[in-house]
Amino acid sequence: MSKHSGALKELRAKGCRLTPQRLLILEAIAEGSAHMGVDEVFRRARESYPYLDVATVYRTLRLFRELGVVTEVGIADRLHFELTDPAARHHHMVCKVCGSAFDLSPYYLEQFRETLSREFGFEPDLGNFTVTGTCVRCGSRKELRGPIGN
Amino acid sequence: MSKHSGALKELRAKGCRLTPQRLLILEAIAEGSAHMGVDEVFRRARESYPYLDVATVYRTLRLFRELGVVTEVGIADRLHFELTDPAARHHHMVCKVCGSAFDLSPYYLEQFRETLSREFGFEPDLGNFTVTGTCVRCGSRKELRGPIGN
DNA sequence: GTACATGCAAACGGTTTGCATATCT
DNA sequence: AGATATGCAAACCGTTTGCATGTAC
Repeated sequence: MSKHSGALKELRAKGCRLTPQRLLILEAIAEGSAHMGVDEVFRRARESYPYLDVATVYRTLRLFRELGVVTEVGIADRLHFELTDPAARHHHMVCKVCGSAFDLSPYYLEQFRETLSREFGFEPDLGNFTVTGTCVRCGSRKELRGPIGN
Repeated sequence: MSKHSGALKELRAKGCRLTPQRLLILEAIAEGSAHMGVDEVFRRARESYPYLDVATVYRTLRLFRELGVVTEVGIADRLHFELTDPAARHHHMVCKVCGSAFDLSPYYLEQFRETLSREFGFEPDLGNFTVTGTCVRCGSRKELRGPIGN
């Protein structure tokens, strides 16, 4: 029972066709690193089927997002997706120096969410939540340059 | 003493030229609404000087950002800027339904920031912080549709 | 057989760049 | 005078779309 068998059921249920391209893209996302860029998904999937077109990847990812199979992640200025996993919902910290993305447990956001909801009636979309900043490594690297290098 | 006199000093100090275009763009940002898109800045500034080119706006905004005169805001998929005001630093909540952006006082983020810093050594870049979600109006509008409309 | 998905190529929109000209200092 | 900023046009890059062909059902 693979990680994405539920996704296949979802496709059938909605009357969508199970094309080889869709399966490839699904596998690419399921097996690839977390929060993948479209180009990354494309490269991976194309390894198994060189005729695959970017347009298909975009269309498929949009379909998957609408079905709830993948989640869009607001990581950079380009689109990123990851397999939706309600049991392990998490968020991201993105280092703007080195570009790395780190997962962040929802635990750290519960209180924040509740506050926004209570005070402003604003329901944060935490499935798509990202904080940018500086990660430990890049932070310490900066310090090594010393106060002179600014 | 206008809101942006400090900015002019900053420009001179860094040896940058005070061209009419730059002044116009600065004024457009200072007088316009918070977190303006590039096109909005462009339209406003061009009202006073129709020959103004978008490229100049982009170049100028980047310069201003590097000088710290404006702050880049990660509001949508396009670039947004606002006049940097250290005394009234704030963040944003963006409604993904209607697109409106609301200011969010740093008060609500202090604790969150401290936690990330302490636990992960991750220094969030809160000058560029944005939560997406659903605002009060769009949230209640959804409810009005009732449980049937899903 | 028919509706839907794909590949291909071309369009699109925001942003950037090369270059000759104009302008600030 | 000399360096730098501008306008213009064209490149760029990620993403989307139109259309004829192909394929899952």
